[in-house]
Amino acid sequence: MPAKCRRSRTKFTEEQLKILIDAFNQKPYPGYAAKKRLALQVNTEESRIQIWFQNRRARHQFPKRPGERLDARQGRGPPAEQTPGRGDRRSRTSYTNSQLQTLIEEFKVNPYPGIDSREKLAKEIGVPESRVQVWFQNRRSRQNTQKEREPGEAVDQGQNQGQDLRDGTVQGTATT
DNA sequence: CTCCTAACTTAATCACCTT
DNA sequence: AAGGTGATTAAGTTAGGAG
Repeated sequence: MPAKCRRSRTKFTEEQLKILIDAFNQKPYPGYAAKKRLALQVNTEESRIQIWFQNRRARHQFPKRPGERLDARQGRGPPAEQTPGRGDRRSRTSYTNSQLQTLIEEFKVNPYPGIDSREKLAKEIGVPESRVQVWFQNRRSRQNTQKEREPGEAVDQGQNQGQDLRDGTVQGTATT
């Protein structure tokens, strides 16, 4: 096995879970600052907190209603306080040209980098691993929508895409 | 093996900036 | 206003580990 694909599964302790669940019950859509605070509290990364909340919202019912953003005709519930997205977000990461170039080069080689590749890349360009992951997500998604616009080209990818060989272990010829 | 759930995916959308 | 792109979301999938 060349490189790890997925990050190893996080095991939350009872105590951590207690804090997380409690926070979730109070606010299922925490803003960036709240997530960071929680991350500190339970001694884990903010990205793990984000994933945890995503999964929790998807699999458990919770009192607050996200779809209410379009509604809000009644003054019953606290409004923006729990609204998704619109609260405080992580400030936008701005990539330099050379950082972008590194990312794009890697994307050509392997659009589905595993955790090892992502961390390596992150370290190389000096950006958190979670930002690298998001960059790849956006890149893949937007590449797909652009293909639909101009489908008249042969695709190198073939139908056998990522899932199997996400991590190519393609080291060696790095930068010139 | 089955069940729960962390990790991951796409697609849509939000937010903010530049043109 | 339109375009680009990073950040966040919902919904669905993959996989690790406990029972």
